[in-house]
Amino acid sequence: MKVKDIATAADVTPDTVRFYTREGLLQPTRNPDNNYQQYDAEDLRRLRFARKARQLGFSLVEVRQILDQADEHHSPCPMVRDVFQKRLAAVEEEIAQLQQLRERMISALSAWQDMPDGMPDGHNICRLIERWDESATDRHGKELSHE
Amino acid sequence: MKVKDIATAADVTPDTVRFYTREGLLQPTRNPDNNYQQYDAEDLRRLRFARKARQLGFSLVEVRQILDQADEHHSPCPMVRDVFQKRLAAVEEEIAQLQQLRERMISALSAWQDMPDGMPDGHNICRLIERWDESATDRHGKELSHE
DNA sequence: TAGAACCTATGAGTTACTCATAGGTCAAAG
DNA sequence: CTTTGACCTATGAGTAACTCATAGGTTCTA
Repeated sequence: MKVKDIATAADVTPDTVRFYTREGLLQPTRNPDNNYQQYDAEDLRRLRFARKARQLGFSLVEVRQILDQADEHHSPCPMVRDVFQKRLAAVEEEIAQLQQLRERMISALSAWQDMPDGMPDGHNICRLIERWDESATDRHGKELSHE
Repeated sequence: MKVKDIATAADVTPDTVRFYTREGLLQPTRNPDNNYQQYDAEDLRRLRFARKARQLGFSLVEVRQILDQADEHHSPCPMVRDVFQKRLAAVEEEIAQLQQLRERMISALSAWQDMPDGMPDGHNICRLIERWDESATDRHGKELSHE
């Protein structure tokens, strides 16, 4: 399989395949005639695995760790389980934060709707945002985390 | 106010203040004696506004647009309202996606717990992830969006 | 007068790709 | 037989919003 083939089969762009190859997640052989990359079924399996793990929230580094473990015939299971559980907690935290954010946005919006349509200056509107209470929607930790 | 002062007052790092200054969001004057940046109350207001808007999910570009509008004595209101509403929709979409993700993670985890503790090879575990149905948790759009 | 704590500018690092550049290869159509 | 067009190569830059590191200059305090 050439780049386009494996990309199509895994529903990603050729650029992503090349990126993963550069990163060492995929290790295709070379066609000595034309120097093209040659991917096999195992590469496709790895690529599909990587994509699904990414959707689950694993980072590329974690994906690589899992695949490396498997390559060395170690079970990546305990590690995966651990990362997975942490990720679940993070997802739940994120949901809670977003729900809080949503509540606050909705009430801001309704305050907005009660105001006259064409506001004369930017101050009124800015005040709405300025009144936003920082402590209640603090997402500092989130800003720097995954994604 | 010097960098540290305004940073402390707005509860951000001096680096963030310098970054916003580089980006033109803040336009301090200079102390000709030592070339230090000098921030005033208006800068602090802008900085606080920027931080709160960021927490609401506005991008820095949007924050700049809003502040520029206000600087030109136009009401940024319609724009803000528009962006705000789009952002709310995005937040709700994100919540829905994350909730779906959470459900699926939980059921994967319980399938996991039913399995013997020390698994012999990586294949079992990988199979769990491999079975993950791509279509149901598709977050392609999310991966590249805000944050 | 020394050291701590601040200030300056600039460039690189982060994540996971995506896009652009400049060129080489190959199958089919004219 | 050559010319498209679609594919391939490698590399470097761009994205968002900072954060950190470097190498120096300044100011306050003991």
